Amino acid sequence: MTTPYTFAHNAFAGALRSTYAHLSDGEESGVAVNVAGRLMLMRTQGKLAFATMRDSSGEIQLFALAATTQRFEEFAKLHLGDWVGVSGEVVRTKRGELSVKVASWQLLAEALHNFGDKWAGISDFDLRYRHREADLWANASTRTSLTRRSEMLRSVRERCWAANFMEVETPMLNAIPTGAAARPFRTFHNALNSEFFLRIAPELWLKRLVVGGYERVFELGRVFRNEGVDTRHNPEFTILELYAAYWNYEDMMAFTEELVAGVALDVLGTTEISYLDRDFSFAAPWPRRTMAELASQAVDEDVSVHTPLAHLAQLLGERGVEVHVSWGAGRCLAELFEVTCEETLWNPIFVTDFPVEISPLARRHQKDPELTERFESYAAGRELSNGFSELNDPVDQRNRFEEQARLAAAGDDEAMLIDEDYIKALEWGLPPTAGLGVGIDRLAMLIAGEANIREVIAFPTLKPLRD
RNA sequence: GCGCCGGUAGCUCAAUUGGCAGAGCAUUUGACUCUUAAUCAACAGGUUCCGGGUUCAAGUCCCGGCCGGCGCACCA
Repeated sequence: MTTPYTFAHNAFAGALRSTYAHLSDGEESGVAVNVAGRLMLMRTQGKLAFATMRDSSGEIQLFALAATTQRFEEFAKLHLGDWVGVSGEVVRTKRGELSVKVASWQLLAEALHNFGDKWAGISDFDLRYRHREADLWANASTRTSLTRRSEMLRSVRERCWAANFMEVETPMLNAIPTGAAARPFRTFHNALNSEFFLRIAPELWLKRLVVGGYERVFELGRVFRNEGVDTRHNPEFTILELYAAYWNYEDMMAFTEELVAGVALDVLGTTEISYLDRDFSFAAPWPRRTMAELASQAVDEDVSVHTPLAHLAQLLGERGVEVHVSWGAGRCLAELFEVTCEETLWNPIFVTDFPVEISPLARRHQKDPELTERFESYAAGRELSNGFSELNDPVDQRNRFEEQARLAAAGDDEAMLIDEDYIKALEWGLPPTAGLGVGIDRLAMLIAGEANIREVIAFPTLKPLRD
C-alpha cells in the first residue's frame, strides 16, 4: 500500500481544545484545520462515524458523515492504531464533544497489529518492556513517566548551563575501567587489537578537562556496570557528573540541593514529593550529618573511623554482616552506616565525611586525614548523589591507587586499577575542585513516582529471547 | 546466582477434585444520522511458553528448560 510521504499538519488536539473551548453544543466554528494522529477508538452509527484520535498533545474526536466525508465507507472501516491525517472544520457535536468534522482524510500508516485491549491496555511486563511502542500507545502511565524523564533531562541541562557549566563528552570505550567501584563490561576493538571496557564512570576524564582549563564541566550520559538487575539497577544507566574548579564539597552540596529541588520544581511544579504513599520535600537546604554521627546514633554508642577495628567488627557481626579480612575501620564504619541507617533516610539528607579507605578519589578532610571531604545525598531510603572535594595531590593519588591494587590482589574484583595517565594529569595541576555524580534514573523514579527503574527507561535491558 | 509466584485466543482474563479449553475487547460480516469503552446480531479465532514423564484422561500433577514479576544476594 502506498501512503503519503508528508502531511500538511497545522493543528494539535490539545491546542484545539483550549482555542475552541467557547463553542457551544452543535456550534460550528467555520475554521478548517489539518490534524494528524493515531485512531484510539471508533464508533460507527450507520451514516455517522465518531473516532477518537490522539496526537502528541492529547485526544480529539473526528466526526464523519456519509453525506460530507470523502470515502466515508472506508473511513468507517479504519482500524484502531491506524495513523490518519484529516482536514475538516472544528465543530462541537450536539452531545458536546469538540470534533474535527472530517471533510477529506488520508491513511498515513496502517497498524497491522493491535495495541492491546482498548480498556485494559497492556499489562504483561514482558510485552510492555520488549515492545515499549505498544505500551506507550496503550498506557497513559508509561507516557507520563517517560515524558517526565525527558523533562527532567531538559531541566538538568538548562540548570547546569545557567550555572556556567559546559557540556562535554568523554570516552565510553576505556582501556581501564575506573572512576567507580564496579565490574565492567568487556569488548574488543579489532583494528586496534585491544581489549576495551565500557566505562563505569566518566569521572577521571572530566577532571582531566578541568586540568586542561575548563573550570566548570558536566556530562550527562550512559555508564555501564556488569552487575545484578533489580528494581533499582539497570546494567546501563544515566549519570550526571559535574566538576567545578575552586569549589569544595560544601559548595557542591549547596549546588546539589538547589539543582534537585529546581528539577522537581521544573517538572512537577513543586518540591513536595509523594513517593510510594510517603511524602518528603526536596526544598533546600537539606540537613548535613556525618557518617560517624548517624552510625553512632544507630548503634547507641560513639563510633568513628578511629574506633578499634575489632569493636566495629563486633558491632557488624551482631548485625549479621561478615567482615572481610581486607576491611579496615573505615570500610567497617561505612558498612555499619549502610546496614543501620541507609533505608531509614527518607527525607533528603547529606551524609558527609566518608572514610578515606572507601574514597580513593576524594580529598582528605582538613580536620582528619582518615576522612575525606565527601558526601552522599539520600532520599526515600536510597543513595541519590555522591560528591566530594577532589583529590588533586598526585602522590597521594598514587598511594590510593596502590592501596586499591592491593585490594584487587586480595580478590576484590571491584577495586580500582592504577591509571598512570590520570596521575600524570594531576601532575600538571588540578586546581581545588569539587565534583558531583547524580544517578539520573534514580532521580527519575522519585520524580515519576515509579518503584521500578525499568518504568523510567524506555527500553530497559532484558534477557534476549531464546528457543 | 538463590527462593517464591506467574506464562491459556491479537489484548485483558476465566476454567471446581486431573474429566468436552471459555468470556469481554480487537478482527471479519450485517443493522443503525450525535456516539463517548456506543449499542445490537452473527461468524471466526488455540502448539494452554518449550521438551519430557505419570495417567484411561493433563491447562491442571511430576522433572528439565525458556522468559518475566517480586524478594534475597550483589550493587564501596
